[in-house]
Amino acid sequence: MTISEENYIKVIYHLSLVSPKGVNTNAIAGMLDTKASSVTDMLKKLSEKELVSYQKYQGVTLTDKGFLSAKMIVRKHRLWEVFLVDKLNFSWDEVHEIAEELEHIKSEKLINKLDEFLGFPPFDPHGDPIPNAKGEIEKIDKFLLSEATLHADYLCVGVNNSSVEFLQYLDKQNISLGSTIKVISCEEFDKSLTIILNAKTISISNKIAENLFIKANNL
Amino acid sequence: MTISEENYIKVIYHLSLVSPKGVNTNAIAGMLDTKASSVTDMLKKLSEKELVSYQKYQGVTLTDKGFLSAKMIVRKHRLWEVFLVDKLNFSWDEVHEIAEELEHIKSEKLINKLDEFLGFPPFDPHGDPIPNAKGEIEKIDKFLLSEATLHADYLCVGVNNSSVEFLQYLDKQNISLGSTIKVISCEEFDKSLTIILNAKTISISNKIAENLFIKANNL
DNA sequence: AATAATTTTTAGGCAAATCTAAAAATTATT
DNA sequence: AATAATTTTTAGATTTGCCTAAAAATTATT
Repeated sequence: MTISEENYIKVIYHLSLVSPKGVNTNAIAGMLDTKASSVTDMLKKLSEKELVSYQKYQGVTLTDKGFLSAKMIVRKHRLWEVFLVDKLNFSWDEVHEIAEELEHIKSEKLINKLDEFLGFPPFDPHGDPIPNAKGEIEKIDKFLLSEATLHADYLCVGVNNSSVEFLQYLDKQNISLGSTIKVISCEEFDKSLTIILNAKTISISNKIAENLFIKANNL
Repeated sequence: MTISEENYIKVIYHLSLVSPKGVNTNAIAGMLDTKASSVTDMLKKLSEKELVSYQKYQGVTLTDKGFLSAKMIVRKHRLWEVFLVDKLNFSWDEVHEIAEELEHIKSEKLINKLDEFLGFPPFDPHGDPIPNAKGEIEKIDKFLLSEATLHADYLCVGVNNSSVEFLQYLDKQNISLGSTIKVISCEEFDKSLTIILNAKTISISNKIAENLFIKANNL
């Protein structure tokens, strides 16, 4: 698999988590910052390699083979992110781009040894689960802060957006994975929230709330 | 710089250490397992980018810019090798291939943090010096075992050949970096040596002796 | 159900890096 | 110094991944 093929497979994987019935050509083009015609070309190629099932005009889905490949790329990406943060002291907003390159390094032995070296981490620095060597992914019961119930106790467990801007905003607000969150009130007009974050009261916009994953904090 | 360009620059660097007056097209083609005509094409491109100075039929040399680029690639390659051996417990015969991929990862911050994480190692697992962040390389006074004086005390400090076969042969003979070596005798006919290696007497061929670097061991 | 809007595909091209085969330049040999 | 051998370059193709522009299919709207 070429780097380009891997990038397509990875994008199709992420999009198919949202639209499991078939991923659109345009959606792929948008994610890869390329043109729909280029996507069509590549889909034919991936289809011949039996990594996707593709019928003209009907969108694509990953085959079992493609699905496993995708999870292995995601595994590599997330393990490298852990390495960069835990071992090299990068901040969580710096690692995505570098991991985009590292995820294409080929050796399976390398990635399994890296996994061991890191202590088999279940999550990456953004709270995303890391597939194990067999491609199995732990499911956790997380949802968006925008869907939280008032006055219930939550823990911040992930982000739905790994952009530098968003992550740096969270740093500024002292929001990190493991922070405790309780929603005190929700403004009707703009759906902004007043929350108690680690015992301090702050206000956040709906857009932020829609990009933070939380889970119940059973004290 | 593309991966292909980086590979050319690296090969020109290694060859120019042996033939500093200009590297032959054919020599480059041999190292990269490609054809002379492909090399010519690339030399024109590298010349336009001012990474090499190239005149038709006259061979190439690296410009200062090309020389620094080459050393940075070598730096990355060797640091990753140290990481693989010291942190992930790879054996020294497994790391070259993986480092060939890792050396093309772009982030300078990454490599400097890796250097720090590894404790600024001066040598890679094969005894080759690691250029520092400025591209400076420590020179050490090493020479080939085939040039050793009889009955003098030496330390093994490097290998002149990183092939799996050679490195595994050394493992089998318990020859590693830091081993003490004294040459007891040299056979006229085939230049094979009888040596005392870490207090044990063994016999090695001239071909082996020509691929092992040693330095004086001032006890 | 017909038309409009959107999405997707096809057709034809381009740039990078490679190749083969032939031509040109250099180097070695007589 | 002329010829032979070798090395290097040029010329013309090929493959991969991308592009633009136009055509075809699908979906939405009246």
